[in-house]
Amino acid sequence: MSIALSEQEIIRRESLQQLRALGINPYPAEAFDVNAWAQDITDNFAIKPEAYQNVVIAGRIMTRRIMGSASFAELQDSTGRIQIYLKRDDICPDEDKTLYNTVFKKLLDIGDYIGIKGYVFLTQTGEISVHVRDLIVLSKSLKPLPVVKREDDGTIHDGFTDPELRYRQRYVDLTVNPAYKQIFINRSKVISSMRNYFNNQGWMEVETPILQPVHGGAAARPFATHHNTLDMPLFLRIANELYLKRLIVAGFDGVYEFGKMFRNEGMDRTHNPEFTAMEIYVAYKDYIWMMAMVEECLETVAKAVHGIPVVQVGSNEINFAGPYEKLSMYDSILKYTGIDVSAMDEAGLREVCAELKIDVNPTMGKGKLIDEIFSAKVEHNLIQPTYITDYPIEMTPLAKKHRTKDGLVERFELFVNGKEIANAYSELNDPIDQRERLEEQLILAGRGDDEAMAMDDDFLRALEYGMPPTSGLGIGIDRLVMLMTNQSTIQEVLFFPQMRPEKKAKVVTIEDFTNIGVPAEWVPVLNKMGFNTVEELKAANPNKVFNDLGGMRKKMKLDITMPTKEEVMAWFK
RNA sequence: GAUUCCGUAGCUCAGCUGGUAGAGCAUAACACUUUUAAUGUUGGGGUCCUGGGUUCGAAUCCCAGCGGGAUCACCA
Repeated sequence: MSIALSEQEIIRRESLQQLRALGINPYPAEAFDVNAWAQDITDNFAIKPEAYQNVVIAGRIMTRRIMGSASFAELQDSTGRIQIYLKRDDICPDEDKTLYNTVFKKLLDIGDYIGIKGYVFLTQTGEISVHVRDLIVLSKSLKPLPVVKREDDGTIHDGFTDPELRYRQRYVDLTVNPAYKQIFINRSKVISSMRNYFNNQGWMEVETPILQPVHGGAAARPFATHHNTLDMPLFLRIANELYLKRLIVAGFDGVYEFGKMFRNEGMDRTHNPEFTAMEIYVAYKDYIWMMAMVEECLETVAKAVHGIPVVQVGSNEINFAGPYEKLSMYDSILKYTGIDVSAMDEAGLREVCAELKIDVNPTMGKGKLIDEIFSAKVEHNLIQPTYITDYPIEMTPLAKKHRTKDGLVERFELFVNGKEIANAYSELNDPIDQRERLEEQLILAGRGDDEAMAMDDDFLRALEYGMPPTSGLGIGIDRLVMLMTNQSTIQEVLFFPQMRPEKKAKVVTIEDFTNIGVPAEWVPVLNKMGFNTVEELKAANPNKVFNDLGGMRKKMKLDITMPTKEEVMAWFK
């Protein structure tokens, strides 16, 4: 990126100046109140045409078809596009035809915001259009939008599809590819319907700290930061679980939070460094109760988005109406491999892994080995919503020990379309057991496991005061939205997914060059030659620069005085 | 992290075994009163990602780097 503007950007800036010269403010301050929208007009004009005889609409010009003293354009507002029809003598009834001939035809461009007043009619080819009586410039666009052309049959030409540009410039993406807006509208529906469901049960939405002195509640590497006044390290939360449990200790029956979590780990199509989780904790409940609640909640969400509980995801039709299949971890492995691992010791599990050709390493314990078998052989089979229950205790330090089965905890994960989307426990509320389990994590950390959970003494203190039996649930909202909107990458359901930093052009002023003696009119020429900084220029061969300047002068047909060789040599002093 | 493909005009993309850089749209000018991927005529617009190498000559071949996509692995 150089500091030079493209030809089209220069032309638009000139148009901007000409608008001002005509006394037209390209960025007026006054409100422009509309009384109609594109979607509304196209849906309802045929039913009651009399209601659309004085419409005021606003939006961006997206296409223009100029035919002498009449023109068609398409205006895009937040609801869609509608064609507008302009006739010179209608918008310029007097002698002065400037508004049409100059402003509309010359000075306005694709992407500009305009407001119009007029009446709706049907063209000869039967397209609902707005016949313009008044036109006002609302905002001039200085960068050309990519022009995506659509045929009536929906064929798209010159699509704006490069994922990098789409994600970096989401504002352009959603302008020229408005169909993607529906994903975000549905995302909003997922969250609001879930929130409504919880509120209707009487549970309370809360906010807990994002900046935490101890990062607890999950196994992940955190982002670290520092508070200056307190001169202390802080972490962006990797989970909010331990704070929500403190609120159960405090005496709330049900608390939930939608919030961003931050994990300093890899990025791919299912992981973004910051993501949205919903966690809810309800007192006096257990994980069996929670399963029924999740079924009811997700059915509500699916209906809010699609009207029915069945959602098309890829080639699968997922039915979110409960009850869901329930399988214990061991039974699921039995079902999909025919092997009963429930009574096996570590050595036996290793044999099974070898038999199933699953890669393992010597550091893996019993719980990890079982998880490997599950991931390799079971997970991808779980298409319809399925609860996997009763996990080995080793990997779950915050869940209560199973009421009847030794070595297991009361936990379930919900799998849909082969992916985990929810995780729930009967929460561990025995403070002595909890302390021991966190101490085991400390040992893991000491052995170099940088994802082991940290000790949180204040959390343990809270438990020691007494937490009622509680069931807790976490749902990955981004992944749930991916399911509900049939998207295969997390980037598509985030407005602004994390990207590598853009290579940024050094901001250079003309003064930097004139300070070393370069005449101002030659600075753009140097930029054109690739010298965007004084340092780059000084690193070049002065003789070659002098020769090239002459070449550029000829090539660009510049009518400016050529500096002498001595003057050029002086730039390099 | 591995494999693989890609990087050319504002946008979407061609460009063969190496020989003066192309199209459509956008843009500029002219014409045109119901078009709709409007049309017709004429013009302008390029660091062929960056840096090396091979060559008389590189967008093209080789090496390295940067950026991106896809698949896989790791990780929640």
